[in-house]
Amino acid sequence: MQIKLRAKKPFSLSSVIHSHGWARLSPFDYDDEKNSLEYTIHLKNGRTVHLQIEETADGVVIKSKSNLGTPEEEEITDSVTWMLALNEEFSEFYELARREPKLQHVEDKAQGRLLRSPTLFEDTVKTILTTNTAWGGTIRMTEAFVNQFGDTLPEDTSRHAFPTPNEIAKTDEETLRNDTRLGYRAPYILQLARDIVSGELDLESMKDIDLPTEDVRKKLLAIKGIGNYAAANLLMLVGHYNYLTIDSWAFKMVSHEFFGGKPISRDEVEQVFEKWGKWKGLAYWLWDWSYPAEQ
DNA sequence: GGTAGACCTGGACGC
DNA sequence: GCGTCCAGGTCTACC
Repeated sequence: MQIKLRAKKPFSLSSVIHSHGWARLSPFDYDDEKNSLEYTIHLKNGRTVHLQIEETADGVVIKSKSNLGTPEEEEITDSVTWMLALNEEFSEFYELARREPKLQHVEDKAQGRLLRSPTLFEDTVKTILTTNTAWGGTIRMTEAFVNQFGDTLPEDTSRHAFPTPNEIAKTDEETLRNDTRLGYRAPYILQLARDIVSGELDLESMKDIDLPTEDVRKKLLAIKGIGNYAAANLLMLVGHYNYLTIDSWAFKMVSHEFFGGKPISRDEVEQVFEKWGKWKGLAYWLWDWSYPAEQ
C-alpha cells in the first residue's frame, strides 16, 4: 500500500523528524540516510500496522506492507497529516524570523513543524515521561511502556503500537511503578488513562486549534503530572506557541545568551521572548543558541 | 502567591 | 562492587 500526501510549502521531512526528541521514542523510528520515518500505529478497528514515511517533491509517501481497506487508509491519512503537521502554515512566523539573525535558518530549513503522535494521549504520556528525568530515562520508560502494553505487530513481534488508554486503564499502579519502572509517574499515567476511558477527560478534543490557548492550558494543568513546562510542551504540539517550555536547560541557555551567565528568574526568561507574541515558543525552540556549542 | 521538601531513577563519582 | 550524591519537573503542605 502507498498513500501520497501533499504538504504546505516549504516542507522538510528531516526537519520534522529532528524537530525534537519524539522520533527517538518508541514506536517511532527513523533512518537519517534514507530520510525516512517509521511508526507502528494502532488503528481504530484494532489492527496494528507498520508505516514507513518518505519525502517526495510535494510532501510525503506512506508505505506499508499491510493490505488496507479504504477506511483504514483514510485513518492513516488523517493521522500522518496531523503527525507531520502537513497543513500548518508558518509564513507569518518566517516573515518575523527573517529579521532575526538567530532565526535566519528556520525558513531555509522549513523548520516550525513539530513531530507529534497520532493521539494527544500518547503525547501527554510521553511528556510526563520527560519530566524530572534525564533523556535516557525517558527513552527507557517509553520503550518499556510500549513493549509491555502495546499491541504487537503481527508480521514483526519485536514492534508494538503505543498502548491505548483502554489497555492502560486495565492495569494497576504497582505494575506501572515496579515492572514498567515509571516511578512516581505511575499513578499520574494510570489516572490519565482512566479519566479518558470514563469520559471524564476528552483529551483529543484539545487538538482543535480554534480553542482559546488559555482554555486548553487550564485543562492541561488540571491533569496530574502536568505542570508549566509540560503544559507548554503540549500546547506547542497542538499548535499554540505562546508559552515557553522552560526547563533547567532554558535557564542556562538564556542566561548565557542574554545575561552574561548570571543566575536568572523565570520572568527574565519570559521577558526575552515576549516580543515574539504568539510565536514566542517557536522562536525560543528554534533559536540558534550559542551555549551548547561553546561547552 | 511563593517556597521547601518529597517523589523516583539512573548515572557519576569516590572509596 | 557498594554507597552516596545529584539532576530532572511536579505536587503538596505550609506560610
